[in-house]
Amino acid sequence: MNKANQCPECGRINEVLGRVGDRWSVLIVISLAQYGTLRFNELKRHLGISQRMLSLTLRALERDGLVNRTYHPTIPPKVEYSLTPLGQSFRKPVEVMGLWALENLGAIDKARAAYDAEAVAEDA
Amino acid sequence: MNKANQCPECGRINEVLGRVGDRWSVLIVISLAQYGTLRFNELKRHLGISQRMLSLTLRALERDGLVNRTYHPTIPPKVEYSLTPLGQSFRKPVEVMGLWALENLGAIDKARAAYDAEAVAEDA
DNA sequence: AGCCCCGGTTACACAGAGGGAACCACCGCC
DNA sequence: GGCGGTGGTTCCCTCTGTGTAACCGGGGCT
Repeated sequence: MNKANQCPECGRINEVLGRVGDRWSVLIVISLAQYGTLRFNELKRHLGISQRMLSLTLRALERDGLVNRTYHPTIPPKVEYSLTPLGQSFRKPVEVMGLWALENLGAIDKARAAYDAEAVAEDA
Repeated sequence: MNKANQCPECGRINEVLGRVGDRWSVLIVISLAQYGTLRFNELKRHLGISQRMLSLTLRALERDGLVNRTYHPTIPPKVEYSLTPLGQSFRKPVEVMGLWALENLGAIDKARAAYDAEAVAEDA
């Protein structure tokens, strides 16, 4: 790679995307936005994410200041996750992206099917 | 993985993100949105992307109906890429996300630095 | 002839993402 | 005692993302 991307904006957007742009981060933020507060295993079950990835992703989000981790030393231990203000501010972009996704998944599927059909036709 | 994500929305969002959510797709869409039409090597130079990835990503975008590919059989050959209407509609989410990224990159860096500093302190 | 550009494709290699399963301590339930 | 849940961590293994480099045909420049 040519190291620095030529267009500087792209570089920065790329950087942020690399941090909070992965699928699990986005889904975790969505879930927390929706439910306010969730425990570790609630998230796990809700998202169908592996324990390992959940643990890693949550720590990354906490590190980046998007998520609060609250540990209650009860028996059994209880750990709650919620969005920080920064995390809250991320809701809007995520929401816009999510809505677009839901609205246009069908169109994408159609385009893809059409493209594939044509490719097959050409093969013949 | 637990196959289907428990929350159906997440599954679908996840799906779309898996298609157009990678870094190069986003950057290509941004570039095309900005310049309208670009040739293969223009994109390559602009983004600092490898030929291979550009080729792969463009075909994926074309397949998903976000990008038009126009081949001009001139000498030398000339291939132009531009956004389809579906691609255009993707600009808004990308823009919102991009703005958030630019605005909050600093906050994330600060949060991260603070988190790391505390971690070091605890280690001591 | 030799090298460069256009727009790709293919082969190869390597790093990292991500899943699965086992393990941990502690406790409750039966 | 044995199984289950809570919140993780650690090891292992696979799969894919991405880059590098070579090659292609066709032509132009010199």
